[in-house]
Amino acid sequence: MFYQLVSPYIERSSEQNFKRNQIIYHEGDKPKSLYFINSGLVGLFHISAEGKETFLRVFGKEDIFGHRSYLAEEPYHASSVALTPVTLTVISSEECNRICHSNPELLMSITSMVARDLGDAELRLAGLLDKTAHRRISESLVYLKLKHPDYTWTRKEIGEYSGSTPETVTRVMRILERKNIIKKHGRDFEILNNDKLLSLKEEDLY
Amino acid sequence: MFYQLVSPYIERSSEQNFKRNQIIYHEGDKPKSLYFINSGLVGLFHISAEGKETFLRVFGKEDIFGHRSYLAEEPYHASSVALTPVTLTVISSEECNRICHSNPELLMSITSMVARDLGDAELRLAGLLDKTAHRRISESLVYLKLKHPDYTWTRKEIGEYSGSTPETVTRVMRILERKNIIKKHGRDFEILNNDKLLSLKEEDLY
DNA sequence: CGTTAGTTTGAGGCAGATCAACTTTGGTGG
DNA sequence: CCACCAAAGTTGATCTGCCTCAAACTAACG
Repeated sequence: MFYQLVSPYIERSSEQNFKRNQIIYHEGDKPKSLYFINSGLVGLFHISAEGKETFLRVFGKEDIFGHRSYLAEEPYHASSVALTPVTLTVISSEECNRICHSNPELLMSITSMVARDLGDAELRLAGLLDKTAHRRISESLVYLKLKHPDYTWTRKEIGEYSGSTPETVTRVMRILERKNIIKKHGRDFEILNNDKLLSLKEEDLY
Repeated sequence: MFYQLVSPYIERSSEQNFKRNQIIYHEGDKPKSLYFINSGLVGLFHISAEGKETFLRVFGKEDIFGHRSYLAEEPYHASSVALTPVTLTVISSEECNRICHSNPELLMSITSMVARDLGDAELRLAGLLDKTAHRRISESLVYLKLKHPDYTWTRKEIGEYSGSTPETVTRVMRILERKNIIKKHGRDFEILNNDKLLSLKEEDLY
């Protein structure tokens, strides 16, 4: 959703392609570029020392990513991975500096986005402590599927996004299907009753 | 750490005082002001529907707070509470708009801080999933105590910061004291061995 | 000192992770 | 177009870290 705002000001950029599962940048690397998605889906993942993955953010068409580390002037705190074949427009940090300097209102809207993401992250953090895995999974199904209806999310991805496991995702989805709240199509699924998915009572979970 | 940067530009501001446990603003309120701490300690808490509290951020002398919602143009996603008696300098959003407009480099440094906070929040989120409560509590002891050595953190606060409970905090602290890693002084505690606290092996936890 | 908020300790329970075996899906190439 | 197979999903059994609850204890402050 940002590319349209920025693109008029870009003087130099390059295009890059990635295949599914290719890593675009690694946690710990120093940021040298900013990325815009022309097509495809990108996931931001943190991987712990013991190998446990957490799915932090999804980026889709016209989204920007890599900006957090650039703005914070820190190494990447997580790795970005192509979830589908991806085409990116890449611009250098220098180019971005130039653009931001000459367009304060653009910087302001990026700031605003980062501030919203911070709120989202903190609410998710709180949700891990005060919501059941069932509820988090239900909410993740809505979030992921509404945001990217055409992508077939794996149980592993849903698990890592919701702070759970593929097995628990399967179990919750089976219950939801039995209640006619979702419907499976092979590995994919469809949401039949959005509202019910977001307002589950305890008794709906069995 | 921000007040010094901003203060030369402030034309209108007011001072406000709060007692311990007073709420400065409520989750859901519309932000109308920005706050700078002259003295005292402020905590940002999220409270779930069922009453579970999560301790999101701490603010101390010369810190700014309330800026996230202002920048995101959203209602507050959490409540701020005075942890000690607090004196604040309060400026209106309009005043802040004026200052940010005429000082792009100031806006840039606030953006940078929010971007760092987003990284921190996401790493904490990942930590809830891949670290044991023991390790999170140990890390929280270091973070909270080093940041504000003179404040006596309650077990409840440490629990809510680390994503745990007062009981578990007590149990972990007892083990750490037995290992001469911390030392209790009444309800307060002192860190004797910082490095050991951050590099605990599994066998150190019993 | 008396009171209250905060802390400690123990016992018990459970949500959800883990492990393992089996089934299904959907892409691939013969 | 079908047969194959690796990857993904399902299912059941088991296990456990930490929460919850409850009761006794103690620090700190007026």
